Amino acid sequence: MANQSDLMDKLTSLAKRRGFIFQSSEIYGGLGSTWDYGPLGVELKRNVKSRWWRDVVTAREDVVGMDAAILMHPRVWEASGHVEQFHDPLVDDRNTKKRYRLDHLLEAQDREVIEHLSKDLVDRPVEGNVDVHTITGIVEAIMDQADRVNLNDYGILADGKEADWTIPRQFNLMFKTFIGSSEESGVEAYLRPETPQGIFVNFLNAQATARAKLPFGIAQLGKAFRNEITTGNFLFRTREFEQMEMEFFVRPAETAEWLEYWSQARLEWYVALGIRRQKLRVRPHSQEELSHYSKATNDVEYEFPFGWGELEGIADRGTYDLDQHADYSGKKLTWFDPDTNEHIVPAVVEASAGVDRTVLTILTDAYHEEEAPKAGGEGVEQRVVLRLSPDLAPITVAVFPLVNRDGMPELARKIVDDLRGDFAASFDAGGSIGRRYRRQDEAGTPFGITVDGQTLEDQTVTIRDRDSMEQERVSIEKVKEYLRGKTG
RNA sequence: GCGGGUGUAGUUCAAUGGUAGAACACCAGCUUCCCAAGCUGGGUACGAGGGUUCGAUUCCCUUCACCCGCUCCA
Repeated sequence: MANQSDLMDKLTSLAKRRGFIFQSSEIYGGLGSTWDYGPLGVELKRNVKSRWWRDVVTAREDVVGMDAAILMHPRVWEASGHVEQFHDPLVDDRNTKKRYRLDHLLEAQDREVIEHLSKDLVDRPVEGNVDVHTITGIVEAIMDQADRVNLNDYGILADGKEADWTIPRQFNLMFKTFIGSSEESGVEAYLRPETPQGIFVNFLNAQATARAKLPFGIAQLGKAFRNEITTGNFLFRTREFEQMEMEFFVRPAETAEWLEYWSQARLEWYVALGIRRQKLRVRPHSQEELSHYSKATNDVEYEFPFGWGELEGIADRGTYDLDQHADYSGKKLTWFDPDTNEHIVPAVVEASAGVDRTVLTILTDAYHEEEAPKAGGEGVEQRVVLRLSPDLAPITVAVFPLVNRDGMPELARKIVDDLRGDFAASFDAGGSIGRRYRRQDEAGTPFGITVDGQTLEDQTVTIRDRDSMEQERVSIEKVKEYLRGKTG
């Protein structure tokens, strides 16, 4: 097994070498924390997404899908709480390397400090007690002229100690953009920081047209954007990412049991993708961790080389979102319960997963280095193999002529052409047969079909299993049946 | 954004104030009846910009990217 500390490096290198993941805009020096999916990566990612869609939407009677635009009315993000929650003015203390929220920092200062700041920046004496408005006013004034205000002039202490402050920075987690071709006349808008709001604002549309009754879910899959303060760990935290989200609407009294149900169901989904169960866990959030919208949240986590990381959050959002949107839009967002003859605001249990994180998990979990026999059967050498589930692997089956003569390449091509359409099939005649097997091992291809001398006599081929490296002889006409039996 | 580290072929690494080399990978051909074999040939790099210098991949500055922390979340 690979050394844990450099596993991510090896994975990044393999991902590039084999065409899974490339750094974005690489020829221009790269763009921070953005990654592109290559020929193999896009197939893997597509397989993940369609598997999710099948398991969460198509295969279920109680979930429907939708696909909202990335751009939404700016008021959506006021209602959702993101405008309020996603703006933090932060400063760093160079002495201790610690970071503080400016408002929290000011609240902890002595009155003289606040008075000094208020006099200089707000041009107003502090009357009575120092309250939230005073603090907010000062924060705004500081941020308005952040380049000119030196916080070190005011004796602001960090946990009671003298500090060396950086220029305060506004950390705005939402991407701003303009709708309209000129910025002056354009309406300011945001790239969505999460996908569920598109579901909440369409609650009535989707519910009514699907004629859905509680409990039921609405799912969607799509990109979201956040100006993360700190990105990193390869695909794990990026500014542009893709989410698979399902909002399950239930009677408010039933949220606890549905939270439990979805937490288990979602954990099992990752196990079904072939991820080792012992590397997965469901972890409930502590009170302090809970988001502004959630009463209870469970995270499905995977143990990465860099520690446990969240793949999916299953959250009880209560009636927060529908209440907020009803409030801000002035529209009633209720459902009529025929059992009780009441209009109720449904509560929501959300299952929100990251596509890119799932891909990263699959690659991490599948990566293995092991001993393999050398040519001629003498000695061993290292091989790198991605043990991807046959349902997820970008290439399901590769077809090779054992040697490039006697009509073997032609027959192999005929076989691979016949397989295409039913399976992701690939042809390879380059180098020795051993090299081709290894190449496919690194790509995670579960099956290798080889046309050899015997094939020309009895129309059978060998099918090699990626993990055991053992071969079975199967007649050409039974190949599809064989592969179907091994894949979903 | 702050602190620390790193940046040379596709990958992993080397060397040098006088403009770069290896291994593996890759491509073409030959060979090869089963696990990165062999032979021949081939292409590909000093992250970007500026400065010092007769001359910079090498020294300096800036910037960009990646890794490790601080913080946040899918």
